[in-house]
Amino acid sequence: MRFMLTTLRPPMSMPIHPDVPASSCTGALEPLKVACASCNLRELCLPVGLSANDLQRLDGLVEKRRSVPRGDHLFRNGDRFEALYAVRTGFFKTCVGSEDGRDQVTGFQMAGELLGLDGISSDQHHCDAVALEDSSVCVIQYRDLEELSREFTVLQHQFHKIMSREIVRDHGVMLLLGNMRAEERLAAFLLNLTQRLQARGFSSSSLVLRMTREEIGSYLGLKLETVSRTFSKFQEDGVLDVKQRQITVLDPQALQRLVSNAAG
Amino acid sequence: MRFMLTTLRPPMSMPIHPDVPASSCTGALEPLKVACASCNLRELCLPVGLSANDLQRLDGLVEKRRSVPRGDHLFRNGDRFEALYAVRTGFFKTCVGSEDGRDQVTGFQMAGELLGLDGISSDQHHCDAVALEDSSVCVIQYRDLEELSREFTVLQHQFHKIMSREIVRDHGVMLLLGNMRAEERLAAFLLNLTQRLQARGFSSSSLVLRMTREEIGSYLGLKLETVSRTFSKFQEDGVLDVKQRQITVLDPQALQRLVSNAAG
DNA sequence: CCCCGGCGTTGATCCAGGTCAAGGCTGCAG
DNA sequence: CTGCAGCCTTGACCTGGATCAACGCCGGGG
Repeated sequence: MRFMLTTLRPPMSMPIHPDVPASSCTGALEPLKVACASCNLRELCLPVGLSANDLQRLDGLVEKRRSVPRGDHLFRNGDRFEALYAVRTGFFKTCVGSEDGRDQVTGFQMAGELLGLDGISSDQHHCDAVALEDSSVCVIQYRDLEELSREFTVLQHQFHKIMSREIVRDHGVMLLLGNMRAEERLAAFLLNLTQRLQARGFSSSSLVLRMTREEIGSYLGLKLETVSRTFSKFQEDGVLDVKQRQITVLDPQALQRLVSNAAG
Repeated sequence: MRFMLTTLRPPMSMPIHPDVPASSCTGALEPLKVACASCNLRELCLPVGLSANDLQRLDGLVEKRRSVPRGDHLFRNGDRFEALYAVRTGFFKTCVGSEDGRDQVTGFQMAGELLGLDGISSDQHHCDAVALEDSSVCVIQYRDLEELSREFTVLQHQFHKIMSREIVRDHGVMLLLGNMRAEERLAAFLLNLTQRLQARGFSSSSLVLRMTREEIGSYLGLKLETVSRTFSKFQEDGVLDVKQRQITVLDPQALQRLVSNAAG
């Protein structure tokens, strides 16, 4: 309900926004020291489930922030891995590429989500992370995280949960890519997006896509034309209202039926 | 070269086999206490890279073994999560299912590989793990692993690497499912299998598939008929020799070309 | 203001792989 | 041995989505 009047590209940080003045988003590297304890994303981010006391112990884990303008890389395939990144504001995609030119979008990350887990495996990143709008991230030195989680059981467990959740998510994407038809894929994608936005205090029925049709297609294993056609079909069927990247979900249950009823 | 005379279903534990007498594979639960330090899989399994001294400290982490007859579940979607499992001998598949009937094979696991990482995210498993042949696993209580890795940096790091590697692997599968054509998928699958077998001391050119065409198809996002036809085509082209599940790779470079040259 | 470039839509056509159907092979139970 | 069940192969046909192509929309720069 809250966002019925959103413009085409509203800033995404309205209902939940980190507690920093906008002015802090200018330099590329910011030595600001703001603990997770006072961040509005603490209920969604690494510190989920930590008590106020616990939160104090995270002090110093996030030593700096970094802002990433739209289109810039946060890291690239092959970069040396040193830190994880928690999205504070903005929106990212991650993609892997094969030896030949093709690449595959492996995920979209919004506020509170962690980037860079792929790098732990071999001390270098295995995908590109690109900002889809002007964004800022908290930089978490992996060394520090390992060290702190050694003496801080709750953090250790929370971190393991996050990695495990990423694995579960990936398996869900495999199911989507291996078994679903175009409409089912797009429906699943939209439901997932709206759920995550809702968890961040946004409307569950109105959203602005941060990515192009081509990026959606890459994520869903479809060509951009198919994505476009499927949006049009949903519009014809009265399931969605589509105006460029401004999407309104008119019949969420229809989307749900597509996903769960999806038997071939 | 070593396996030119293998029968249709040779036991898979020849070159590298754990150090236990065959007789220990009878009961479902075995209170045997054998440390990783003396296991032949230590170069492939959780303890990778640990020194002899380090290995001693793993003592007690693996408290028991469990054997899983062909066709049985090691765990099921929804089961309470308590332990990880390291494959000692045999072969597993993991699969996730959607609300409707369909399911998707998310991976195949062989000796030295870890099962159950999906369970950490919410204290219950999110997929089924099924033995594709009579198998045995080491049971690693997750609590114990967390505790030990708190005071044992190398283990902590190794465990994180394993989870991260799983994420990277999953992204590779997404690339495969999202971008590749049937021949490319099967080629990638075969190369991956032979590489993993080779790392375990098996021939890189001769292998016996543990799974049906349907299971391969589910993993690769193809129907079993397509898998079968693609095997036949590889045979016609002189790339493979296919006799049921006995596969001989005649031209590995052709497979490699398919995967890397795979531009649409 | 116009022009241009990136993104999105839509139509026409094509084809890789799905679907349906008919057998064949292999191993096991009786 | 025979019969059966599970798995695999192959053929004929169909279709969902890819591909190719044309055009529309919109925002930014001159």
